Order: sequence, then C-alpha cells, then structure tokens
Amino acid sequence: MEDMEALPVRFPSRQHNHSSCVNKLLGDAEEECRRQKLRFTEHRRKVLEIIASSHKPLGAYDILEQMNFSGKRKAPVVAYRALDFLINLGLVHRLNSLNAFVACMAVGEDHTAQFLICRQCNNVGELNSNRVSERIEKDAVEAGFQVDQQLVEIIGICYECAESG
Amino acid sequence: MEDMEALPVRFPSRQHNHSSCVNKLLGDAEEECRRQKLRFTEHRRKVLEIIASSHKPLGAYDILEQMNFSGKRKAPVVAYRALDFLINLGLVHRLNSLNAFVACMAVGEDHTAQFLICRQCNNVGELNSNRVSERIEKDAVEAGFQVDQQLVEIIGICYECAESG
DNA sequence: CTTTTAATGTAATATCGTAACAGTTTAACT
DNA sequence: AGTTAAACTGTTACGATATTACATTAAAAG
Repeated sequence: MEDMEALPVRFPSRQHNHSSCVNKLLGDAEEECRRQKLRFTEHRRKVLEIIASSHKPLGAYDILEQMNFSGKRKAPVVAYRALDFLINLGLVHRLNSLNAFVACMAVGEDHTAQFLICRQCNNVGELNSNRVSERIEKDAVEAGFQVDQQLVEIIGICYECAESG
Repeated sequence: MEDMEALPVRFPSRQHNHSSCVNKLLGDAEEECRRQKLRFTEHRRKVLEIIASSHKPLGAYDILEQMNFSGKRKAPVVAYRALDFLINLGLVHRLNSLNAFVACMAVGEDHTAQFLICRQCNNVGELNSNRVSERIEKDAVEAGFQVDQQLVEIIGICYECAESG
C-alpha cells in the first residue's frame, strides 16, 4: 500500500531548458517575499538567478564570480548573506558534502528533501520521499532522539550517466 | 513485522566512561590492521585515541592541537592523513554538516550509519537503522538512481538533554 | 520627517583542507 | 644481508571556505 504512493523526484535531464526553472523560481521568490514582507533585493535576486541557472551545485565563490556585474568584485560575505536569506526561505539548499548550493526544485511544497548527487555528471536531483523522512523520524524518535532537521545526501550515478556508460 | 526489529542505536550517556571505548576501538584497529596488513602507526593510533576519547565531534585542528606530544606542532596534513586512513578503515566517521570527526561506535558490523547530532550537548550518536538505509536505497533506485554512498545527519535534541530541559 | 530596522560596503581574519616534494622508514625480494 | 619498491613522514606553501566587526546607506514604521 505504502509502496503505491507516487515518488516525487526531480532530476534534471541533460538537455532540459533552464530558463523556465529560473523564471519559475524568481516568481516564487517574489511571491514568497511579498507574503512574508521580506525584501527581495538585487543581490538576492542575482544569487538566486545564478544558482537556478545551474543544476550543478555551485560553491559560494563560483557564485561570487558571477556577481561581477558593474565590474567590481564583491566580498565573500555578500554572497553568503544572500545565500543565508535564500536558504531560510527554502529557495536554496546547501549540500554539506560538497560545500555547495543548489536551487530548490520543490518550492512551497513543504517538503523534506533528500539529495541525489551524481558523481559523474555532477548534477543534483531532489528526491522528496516522505517515506524516507518518516522512516528517519520514526527511528530517531524510537531511539529517544527529537528531530529538528534531516540532512540526507545520496551519492551515486544518475540514470542518464548509467545509460550512456 | 518490520517494526519488531531491534533498532541499534548508540548514544553516549553523559556519565559514561570513555576509557573503555578507547581501548575497545584501539583493539579493533590493531586487529583490523593486522588482518589487512596495514600499518597502525603512531600518528594513526594517536588520532584514533583522541577522537575516541570524545563523543563530541572534533575538528581536524582540534585533533592537531592534541597531537603536540614532544612539544612541537604538527602540520595540518599530518592530521588529515591519519583521518583519511581511519575513515577508510571505517573506524572514524566524518560529519559533513560540522566539518568534524567522530569515532565509529559499531566497528566491523557492516553498518550504514545515520548520525544523531544533539545541538544542545553536542554529543553525537549513531543510529544504525537498516530500515532507513534500505528505504533510501529503494526509493533512490525507484527514482532511477544508483546509490554508492548515503550521508544521513539528523540534528535535534538527545534524550538526556530533553529530560533535563 | 524622524526613528528604527534592515541591508550593504569593506577590510581583515578565521577556519578548513590540499599540493608538492624531499627524506625516511618499512616490507618484500633476491 | 643488500637492494629495490612501497608506504609513511616532515615541511613549506598555498588554496578554498566562511565569519567578524564596524561604518554607511536605504527602507519601513511611527
């Protein structure tokens, strides 16, 4: 019965067009900021745009490099501040095993995400399995532990890479 | 049926005596090295001893500081080399969310571990739930992803901290 | 329109981790 | 034992990641 549920997974295919992701996410961000009366400033917009334009995880310094509109290089803290903001809003996720950041692929769905990190093409997918998060929650509680946050990063080979050798 | 399985969890209690952990782990290490014909050198022994003496995760530089027997400070790479060795042997785990290291509490049990990180007392426990790892494996595979490695870090409040407020 | 809160700019520095290479020890093999 | 190969160590330098602190500016709330 449990196994009949649909399993939401987003893994970006190789030739998929990013610009629609970007627009979707920027729209979501604007709406969410309006709703929560938060300011969606230039830096925040730019950082989100940069991250959303890549399904490969980007390091803070990669992002920083792409913020050189107006010619001059920003200080690292500028990128980190925007990233913190976007992470708190749930628009961006941090991959601890890579010290890198990816756009959320399931904004507003109140999801607990597990990340699928392909060690060949470096793309990152998001598995939103409630079965996994519930199993973790249950077993942790059974072990006497009260869960605030789950970090699940799964390293392996994605479908397309497995196909093409 | 599934829920009847014992759930192996190790969370160090506050007043538990570390010295027996340390001895157990050093013994395991020696045996494992003998078996695999690997060298259990001074650095490796010392690093394992340092890590095993703490159930709080230690950063590489914390470990390094405690390696100052003979008075002079070692270079960071010395600690990292020993850590790599111990991690490959499965005697030490790295916590990606903390950039820190803990001793394995289930050596030789062919376990997939999930880490329970208490954000109050900073102790780290190890949950060895096959149910969790199998659930992750299954769902990832169902999503077309071939799993090599799982990283599961659970942040929250441990039993003792919840008790004592 | 002023007060207060939030965001930015900038510099400095802390923290974490690796590369490169020479020298030494240990194991393996005549 | 003596030679060779492999593994480990010492040391220097550097790269990569992230934060603190504080002065300034912009925006929102009263």
